[in-house]
Amino acid sequence: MRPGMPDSDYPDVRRLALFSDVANEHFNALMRGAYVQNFPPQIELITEGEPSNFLHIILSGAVDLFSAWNGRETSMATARPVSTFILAASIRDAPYLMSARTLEKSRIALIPSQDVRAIFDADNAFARSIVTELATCYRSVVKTQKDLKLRTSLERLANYLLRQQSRGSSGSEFDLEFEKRRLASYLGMTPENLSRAFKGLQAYGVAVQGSRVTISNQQDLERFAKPNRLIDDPHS
Amino acid sequence: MRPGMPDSDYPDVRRLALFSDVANEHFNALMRGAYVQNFPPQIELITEGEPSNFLHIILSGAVDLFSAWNGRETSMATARPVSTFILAASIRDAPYLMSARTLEKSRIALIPSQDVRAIFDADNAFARSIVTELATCYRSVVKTQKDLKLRTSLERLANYLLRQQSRGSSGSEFDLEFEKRRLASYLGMTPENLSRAFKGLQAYGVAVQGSRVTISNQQDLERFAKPNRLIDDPHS
DNA sequence: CGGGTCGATTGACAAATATCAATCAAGTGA
DNA sequence: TCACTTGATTGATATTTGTCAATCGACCCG
Repeated sequence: MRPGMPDSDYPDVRRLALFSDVANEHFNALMRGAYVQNFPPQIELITEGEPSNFLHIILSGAVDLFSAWNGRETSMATARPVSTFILAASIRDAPYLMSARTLEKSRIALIPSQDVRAIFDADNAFARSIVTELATCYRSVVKTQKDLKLRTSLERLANYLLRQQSRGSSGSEFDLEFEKRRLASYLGMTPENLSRAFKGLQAYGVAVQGSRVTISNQQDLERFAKPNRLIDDPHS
Repeated sequence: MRPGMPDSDYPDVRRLALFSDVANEHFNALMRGAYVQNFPPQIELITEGEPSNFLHIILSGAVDLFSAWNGRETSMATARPVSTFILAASIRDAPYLMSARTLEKSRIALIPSQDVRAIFDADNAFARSIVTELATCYRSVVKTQKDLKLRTSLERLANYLLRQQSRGSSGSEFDLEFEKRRLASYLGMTPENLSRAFKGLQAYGVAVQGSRVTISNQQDLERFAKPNRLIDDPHS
């Protein structure tokens, strides 16, 4: 495969906070050195422990970041367009801590990590954007850790549903963005437990039909879930 | 209190990876604007949710970073000399996600966040050091999250003990670095459960007397704990 | 020396969560 | 259309973890 990102993909990538301030010349250099590929679902893009040769940018589709130990596996996060993933490993030139696999047919750009580090050294605006991005990622993981340590699985699910709802256009209905088994893993529980947790939330006005979730009484659910901006607000 | 760090503290701070590359002039400016204070034990230095006015550097003592929600509280990490904490909040100018309290009598330097951001803008070497530091912090939290999601409490304790041992000078004995109740909270369990977990590890050659831990059969313990560099190695 | 305090430990019990097996239900492809 | 596959759900049960209450033990201070 020859490097070089199609010009049509430039604007989407350029819009990312990470790249919005980088000099044109440097941005173009990064894009010219990038590889863009289309992957079918369920392809393992990255295996944890391997050296981080590329910064990945997901242009379309969805990617699951997961990790395994001793025969167990857990979903750590989901990457959706348009965003980057495994920036920290690229910058540090350290092994990946998570594996990544496509959930759907996905279009992914791969920027050689050494290019990223080179432009990082040459372009101060880019370096600053990286700082902001990393700080945001860091805070996001801290929030997830608080969610895991301070809440029961029922509370995690309730707050997750409220977060999803507020992301959407408003209405009281929305679709789960991925399979329940993956949601269960992301929330740190078994699929069986997730089923029961949904039932447990019926008492607070939550109904599920397949992937369709209806929250009939938001206030009631919030009284139970007690959402907190220091855990649930992605921007704070 | 008047700003200005005593010259005698400069070398310790200068040695931090975060400050080792910053220009002399900028480093001195940061130090001149810093406040250094001695705090007694159990003082709350930071409350989560508040704006991040200072980057903190612990010069001596120990600081617990913890978080609370809905009447529950959990220990997230312990800061030990010489290191910084809550860098991400300072850089992003965002509210603290964690609270901090002294565990012992501690000497803390406070650098106004706006000074940090100013030097960050002016000094590219400093900006790069910040990137490395944040990437390291990020990876550290990811490892903790894997530990929490992939392991039982018994396994977490076993691996924690092995990590502590490898930090020490080698021998098969060492002291726990803080109270067991805090260790329990850090590991995501109750104090009662920690007691039972220690008993459970007796079968693998672990003995505890007060804060003194003896590992009589390291191989046996490792066979049970299955330490993994992508979770347990702080440098990888 | 003798309360008194605080953290650690223990036992009994309860709650949360996982596991296992079976069934159900939706989607797929021959 | 009909097997077939795969994920979701359910029930029964086991394991893990938390809660509550009591006790223990070290340390401090008068």
